[in-house]
Amino acid sequence: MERIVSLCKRRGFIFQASEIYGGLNGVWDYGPLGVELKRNLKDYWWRVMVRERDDVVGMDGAILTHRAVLKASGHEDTFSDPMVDCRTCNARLRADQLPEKNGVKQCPNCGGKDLTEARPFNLMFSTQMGASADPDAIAYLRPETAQSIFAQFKNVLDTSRKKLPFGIAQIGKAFRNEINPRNYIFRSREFEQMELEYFCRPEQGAQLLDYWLEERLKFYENIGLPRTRLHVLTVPDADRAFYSKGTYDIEYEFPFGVQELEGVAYRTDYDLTQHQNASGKQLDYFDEESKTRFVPHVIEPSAGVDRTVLALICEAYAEETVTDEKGKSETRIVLHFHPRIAPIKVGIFPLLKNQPALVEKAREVQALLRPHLNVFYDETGAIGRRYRRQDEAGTPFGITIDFETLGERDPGLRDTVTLRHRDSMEQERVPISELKGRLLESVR
RNA sequence: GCGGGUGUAGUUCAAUGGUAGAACGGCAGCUUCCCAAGCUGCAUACGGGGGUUCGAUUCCCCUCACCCGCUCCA
Repeated sequence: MERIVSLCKRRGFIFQASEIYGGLNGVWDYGPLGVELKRNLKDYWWRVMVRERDDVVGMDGAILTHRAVLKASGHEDTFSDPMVDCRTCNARLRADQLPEKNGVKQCPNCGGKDLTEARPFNLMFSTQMGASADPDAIAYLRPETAQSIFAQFKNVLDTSRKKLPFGIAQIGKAFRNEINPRNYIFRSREFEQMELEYFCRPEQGAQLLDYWLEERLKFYENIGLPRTRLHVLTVPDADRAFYSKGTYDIEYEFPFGVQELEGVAYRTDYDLTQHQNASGKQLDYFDEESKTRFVPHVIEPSAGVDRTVLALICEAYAEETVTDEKGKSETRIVLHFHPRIAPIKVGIFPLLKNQPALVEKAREVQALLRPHLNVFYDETGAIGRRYRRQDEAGTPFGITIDFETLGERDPGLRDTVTLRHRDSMEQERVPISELKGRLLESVR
């Protein structure tokens, strides 16, 4: 894991937030390669979950959230219990339920009196709206993206003209004041979610829960996480949220353990009912066929963007021993990203930078491909070094413009280039005219 | 939050109560250069604050961050 963290820093995937001031606990920034990787992941999710489906529409809700929304959803109450720890037996206890003896609070487990200060547990981030410090002016940073979907359910239903079953998808930031951020970017205080709320008739819920589980597993396979490293956990009744009628966790084998990437939860009609009751607005659905009204049930596949990025990096990371013609062995560090999510799709290299004809031709190839793919031009250092740099960036293809390209040696090879494949390190001769088509096909 | 550990170039590591070194990486240059080759040159670090001391990267305290275990993850 340390080597992965080191690579991410070295190559510009992930940095500690506010690093020059000592860092900010549990907060991370994405660098030039990291942001491309993350964006490719989100774009692919949006493509398969929204654009390629007739039954899903998107939205983008505000991060600042009306207090009443999170009161109705239950977050304000369940996120604010003050807790203390017992230093003697390490138990975590609710501060308002501690037994007292002679006015001294003590641990109900071991009787210890050495307790930490009471502090709020898993608090939502709150802020003040406007100039006054009025308690009524509190707004929260949303602790999940889901609630803005439920709060806008009626508007989206009315404007999109969708019929059940249909979904509303959203990608966006959420914030939780985690007591204990851990495992690099796996659990952080500011994070991004990709969530679908899929509304349906009550009788469809159980079947659609299984449907979405399978869809989501396919998604992970399509971005390069093999099924063998994914685990489906059927969350036991005791561990499920009280409103859930069934939850699957999709987990991945991280270096630090098997951990959740996504929860697929059957949330019933809990959220819409809560908001309907709290707001006084009707959030039900009128079914034309049966002429009945009901509050839709909802299936929620809710994925963590940042932890999926981490899984992609962990899965892609490899240290390989390569031996050159002279028999010298060395370690090659390579990220075997699926071309679909690789930050850079292709590196473009003139064999020598002091030959103007090579540089000019390489720039032409760059201009040809740049409108369609994220390309990276590099002319510095030996060609082997440039290949290895791109291996560490996870770039699946390399194109080298050499003297054959100029037609100097064999006129039959004019306007062909070397196409180098990252994983096999094999090279093939390809006409420039075929590059765009071949590359686009493999990165789609 | 509790307990333990660690903070020195971009990375991985050294050394030292008195001018902080290396390797790799980076940058510039040379080389008809296809898998981190070679040669030349250059730049870059003691997490932050306070204390002890003539002098602190080194010793002490606080703090911040990261790692491990526990806890937590509505």
